[in-house]
Parts: sequence; structure tokens; C-alpha cells
Amino acid sequence: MTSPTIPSKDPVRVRFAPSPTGALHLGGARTALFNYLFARHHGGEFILRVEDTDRERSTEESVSGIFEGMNWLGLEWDSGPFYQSQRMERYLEAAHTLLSSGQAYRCDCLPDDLEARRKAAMAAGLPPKYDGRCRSRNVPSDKPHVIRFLNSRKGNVVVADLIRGDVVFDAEVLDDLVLLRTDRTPTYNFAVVIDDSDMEISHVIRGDDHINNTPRQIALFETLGESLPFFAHIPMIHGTDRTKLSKRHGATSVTAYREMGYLSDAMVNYIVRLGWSHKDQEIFSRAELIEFFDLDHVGSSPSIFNPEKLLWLNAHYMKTASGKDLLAQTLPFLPEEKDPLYPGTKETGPAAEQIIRAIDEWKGRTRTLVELGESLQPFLDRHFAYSPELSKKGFTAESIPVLRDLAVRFESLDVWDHDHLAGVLKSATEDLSLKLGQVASPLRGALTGQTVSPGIHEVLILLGRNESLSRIRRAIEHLGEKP
RNA sequence: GGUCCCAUCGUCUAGUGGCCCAGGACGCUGGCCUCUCACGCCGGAGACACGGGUUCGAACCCCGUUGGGACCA
Repeated sequence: MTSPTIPSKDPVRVRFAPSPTGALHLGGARTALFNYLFARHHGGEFILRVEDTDRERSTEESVSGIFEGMNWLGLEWDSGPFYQSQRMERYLEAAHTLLSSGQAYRCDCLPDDLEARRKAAMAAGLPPKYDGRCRSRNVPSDKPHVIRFLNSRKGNVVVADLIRGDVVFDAEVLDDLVLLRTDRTPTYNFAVVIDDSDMEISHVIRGDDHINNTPRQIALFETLGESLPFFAHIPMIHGTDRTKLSKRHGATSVTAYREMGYLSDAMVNYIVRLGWSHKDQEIFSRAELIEFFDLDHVGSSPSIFNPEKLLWLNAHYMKTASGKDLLAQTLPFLPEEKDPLYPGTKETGPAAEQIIRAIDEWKGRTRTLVELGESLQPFLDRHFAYSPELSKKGFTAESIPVLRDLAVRFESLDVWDHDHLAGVLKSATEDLSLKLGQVASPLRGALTGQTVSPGIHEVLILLGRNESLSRIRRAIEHLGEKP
């Protein structure tokens, strides 16, 4: 790779320009993130532009989905959203300016004809591009027609890509591309160039699926007399089968990951490391990302989405977050409790403190908010069910004496804290000639209905004396009922 | 089919001619810790696609091959 002295074109103005034809997927989110970080790093401006000229495929749902995804990831834009659909007269005007200066012309070739001629050219071993028939035909403006760019570019067009180095295209393969369709709507390449130059974009950072469009756009910029932005084409994100990420690779929209219990910070940290690196560092705070991010360490080969690593990052962010910070994000993953142990489990509710403590005990053991929500269940609901796993682990009628013994000791314990509880368990263990596990395990079953939980002392504290005792009594009853 | 891009452990990557018989991370795996499950800690297996050059020296530079991908059709 050639080396990039990253030019500092001042001021830095970048844009994220999604087509609202679907949700914000991982690749789009990463493109948005790179643009955002580049802007923040250089103190520039991050512009959001919605490329919705394709009225057939663009939807309101997609637009709001994209905004929602960006908001969730914390990618705040500084200006926009601008909609191409609201700039139609601008494209029309620009096309007519080119027309009157002789840099564009009307063409009324029919699609079928074009196709036939293209095939003929291919058969003759020529490139299948537009043959320029209408260049000098002077098609009258009252006939249905498209407006074509009169491409007079000769030689090579080189894209001085900040990531790939010089990418050379032969101008011969460039077409007289359509600027305006018969229905007066602009084509993608035309609208993009008009917008990028009107918005004075300094750096075009986009997926490399657009690199083949770039020489056409450059030819347009030049004809328009506009200075070129810098281009940076970032590699794609592929699915496990190494093809472009799409629906068949499972969840692709970023908001789907929010619903699966992923944290925004984890998601951002994961996608930023796809194609970008900063030495050996894996974990980045938002501030570090802004401080370190630049284009010189963006790689040029495509990467494959790896859900395992995302999961690991999510677990990392969960265990390092405070229970307090996790509370609001966790609440949506708790079912509506019918008989909450802690009433008012709202963020500001009276039980918030209790929930936070439970989250703090659990967050290091679960990898997503969904798992966290499930794990919290026995602590929120006094009508939890006993897991079928329990009896396999020795939670049987034989546990009754141990539980009875513990109940007596707990009733007379004066201070309900970690040290005193540990003391009780220790003496019970010794008096009964058991191992700690043989006491803790049935107790865990009685208190949570589960075979796994945070440390047994923490569970006792979380539930408190009354709830702990009532659960122990209930367990004795439950086990006694067994034949 | 045409144009363009890409190529380091399974995956994300460090590496910009000597520091590399290639480092980190996820995953996998052996162990320690331990009341369960996690976490954490210590260890292990695991890669420079291939072939030619250039050079005293190449993962790094050049050419080709192969493989993959994107776009257009």
C-alpha cells in the first residue's frame, strides 16, 4: 500500500449518504462511523444526506430506521438531514447548464435499441458502452429523452485514493452516462457529484463498492469546474461465506443488535476494528476513538463479520459498566412483573437501588442484556420456578435438613451482612460435617431456583433476611411434597 | 463476459527491507482460582496463498499464477 500522507484539506467536511432502501446495516453503520470519527478527529463537519432519488425503493421506514440506528450508536451529525428528493430542481438546473454549454446532450435511444447495439458491440469484441449515436443528432426537447453527459475525457482517469493509492481507469471505458432520466430524475452519479460539490465535501469516505463510479464522477467534477474531494474507499464487510453482507447472514441491521441486548459502545468498538486498527489495542473509549482515528490505518482488504468477538466485547462492556449505567438499558429486557419483589422497577422507582445491586452482581456473568434480564428474574419475582436442573444437582428431599438448619441460624442472626453470613455458613458447614458446596448448593436452589447464581452471600444480601427465609421455607415445603 | 479491488493463524488484525523461525485479540484448548456459573490469571495448538525475481537480507518491493470479492452488463 502506498503511503498516505493524509492531506489536510481544510475545512474537513464529510458526509454519510445512505439510500433509504432498507435498514442501517453493519457496513453502512461502519461507513457512517468512519466519517463521523474522521470529522471529529479533524474538527470538521459531519453531514447527513439521504439519497432518496429512487422513489420506488425508498421508504419512510428506512429513513427513520437509519436515523434510529445512528442515534443509538451515538453518531451525531452536524448538519442535515438533506434529502435529494427535495433538490430535484437543482439537478435539473445543473443538467440544463451542461446542456446549454454543449457538455451534455439529449438522447432518445430506446432501451431495446440500446440493448441490441450493446450486444452487437460485445459480439464485435468492443466494450459494451453507449455508442454516442445521439451526440450530434440534436434531439428536440419535446420528444421523450434522457440527458447524457458528453464525455470528452481522454487518456487515464486516476483516482488518488487515500486508502488504495492510485487506481487507474482508462477513460475509453467511461460512458456518456445518463444524467437525467426520461422522467427528469437524476441518476445516482449525477446527484452525488452535484451534492458533493454544493456541500463542499472535502473527503468522500464510502464503501469500495463505489470505486468503479468514481472515475465517472471525477469526469463530471472536472467538467463542472469543481475541485475534487479526496476519496477514500473502505473495504466491504462480508458474511461468513465471504460475500457481501446481506439478509441471509442473519441479523444485519444495527438496531436488531440493540434488541438482542447489545450495548451501543460494544457495537461501535466492534465495527470500528473491522478494517481499522491502532497497534494492538482492542478496547477503545469514544474519546480514544476520536483521538486515534484516521485514514492511515484503515486496511484495504475486506473483513468478515464475527459474532463471537462482538459477544466478547459486549460482555466486556457489560462487566465494566456500572449497574447504575446499565439500569436504563436493562429495564426493557425485564418482563412486566406481576408480583415484583421490588415494586416500582422503573429507573426512578423506589426499587432502583435494589435492581442496580442485582445488576452489579450479575453483569459480569452474562454477555447480553437479554441474558441479564433473564438472570434477574428470580430476584424480581417471588413466584419463580425451580429449574429442572436442580434435582440432578442434588436439590432433593435430602436437602431439607440442611435448609432447616440454616433457617434456624438465619433467624437468630443479628447482623445481615457478608461477614456474618459467611460466619453462619462456615459454622453450619462445620457442624454438619459438610463441605461449603454441600451447603451453598441447596441454599442456592432454594433462594433462586437456579443452579447458578452470584456468590451465595451476595444472593442472601440481595434478597434480605425476610425474603431469604421465606424462600427457604417454601423450598422445604416444595421438596417435602416430592414422593 | 468487461472493469476494478483484495490476499498474515478459523476470524479481526500488528507488521511500511534486518527488531519476525511473525506480535496482540476473539474462538478453541490444558491448568490455576473457586460455594455454582462466570470473571480473572498462567500455558498450548494455530498464519505470511503459490512461483519467479530485486537485494547481503523480504511478510514487507516488482512480475506472474491461483484464489476470493465488488461493480457494470
